[in-house]
Amino acid sequence: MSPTKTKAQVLEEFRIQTIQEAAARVIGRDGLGATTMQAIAKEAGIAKGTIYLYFRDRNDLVERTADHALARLATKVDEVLTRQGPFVENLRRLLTLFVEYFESNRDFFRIYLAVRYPSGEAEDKTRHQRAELPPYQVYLDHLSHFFGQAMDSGEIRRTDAERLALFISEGVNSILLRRLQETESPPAELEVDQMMDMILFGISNPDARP
Amino acid sequence: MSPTKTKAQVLEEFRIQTIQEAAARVIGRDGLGATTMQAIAKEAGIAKGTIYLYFRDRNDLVERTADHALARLATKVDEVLTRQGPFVENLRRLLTLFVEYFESNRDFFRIYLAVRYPSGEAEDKTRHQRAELPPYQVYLDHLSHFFGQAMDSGEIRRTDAERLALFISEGVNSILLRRLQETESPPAELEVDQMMDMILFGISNPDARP
DNA sequence: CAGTAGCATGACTTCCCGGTCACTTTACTG
DNA sequence: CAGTAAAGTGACCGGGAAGTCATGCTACTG
Repeated sequence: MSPTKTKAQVLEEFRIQTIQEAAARVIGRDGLGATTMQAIAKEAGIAKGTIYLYFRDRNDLVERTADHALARLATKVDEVLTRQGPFVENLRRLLTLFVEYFESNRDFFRIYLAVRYPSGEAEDKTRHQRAELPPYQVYLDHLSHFFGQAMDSGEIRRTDAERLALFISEGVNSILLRRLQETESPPAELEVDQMMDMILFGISNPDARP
Repeated sequence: MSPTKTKAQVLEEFRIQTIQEAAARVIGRDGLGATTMQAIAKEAGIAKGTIYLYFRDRNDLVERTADHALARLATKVDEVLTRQGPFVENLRRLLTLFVEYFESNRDFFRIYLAVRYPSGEAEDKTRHQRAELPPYQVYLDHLSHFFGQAMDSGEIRRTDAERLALFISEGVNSILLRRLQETESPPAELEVDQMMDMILFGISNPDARP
């Protein structure tokens, strides 16, 4: 009947989104390990059983919630990464995006941290069955590519792009996490400046440079 | 009777150590979240109840196991950090220590990762009751101090030592984790060289430097 | 507006785990 | 070597969470 989506489909998507948003809030508040289906249901204002009409099980819910959240961020990141212009400018834009995005999406950051590695938590193993790369790895690949391009164009020194992406990504993450824990942090711009300096020039004293 | 330790005390220490080593292996294999007391008991070849003769509860066991493991590493790290000599040499020693230590103590690395932040996992809250800093924070403080000294002596550029320690520590951790996941990694020395370059000089192209 | 399809519910079932404790085994002592 | 104190054991208990399903409810249909 309807051109693209039936009424039922729209309603279903709305339910799914509502539940995922509730899940994100609860995980953000209590941590992934301490999050129960009951708590998510209460947060969403529905009964526990209802969740199982839209998600196979807890793992399915967590996974799809995390993927969805990560995908939203990934879109914004890709916008920056594929942009034309000097590497340094794009790097600054990227760091600024991160600082600001996580500052105003604190819930999301907890999920991001909990999901980016299966370490610490119980092993997952059931990742979609299909040989699909975990979203964080996809993100790292994009980042590697970004650095690889800058190496090709001679804007940065040539080195292992994969390792570089890892090192910088996790270094940045740790500072973002610290910012969220602090009661008072330096302004975003200053933080970005410091990270830029660290990333671009390292810590050696310029006076002492050969 | 005995000069310093009674037979019973020695035996007790031996039991404690046996259990902690078993715990470390299981956590290293299954992850912290999926580790049960039963599994640890089986690994240690004892009954579950026996564990409770030496540890108050699960949290006590995990905490003391982690603290013990961390303390062993901390001793080695402090040796390096307090050493006289040029900053750059000590930094290299530190990185080498990390790469080699984790390479030959893979179990330990999982615990280290799981415990360094309470993030992802359910919140801890019961940290010793007393206002004791978590071991990882203590380690970060030492690292900050290490960088602070190098700033004072003019060996490295002055910046926020706390942030620096975080950034570098987590950057290094992420690469170490990746090494453990890979089937084949570059030799330790090459890895250290790359990290040194990254940390000391950043990624900007030296040809393009002002 | 009666009939019905399927959505929503939450009490219930099942499972698992941390922690306990009555009983067994070990090892020391006189 | 008998007696006993301490260490060790694992069946059991209580609690809590994931997942199910009989029942109630709602909203569409003819």
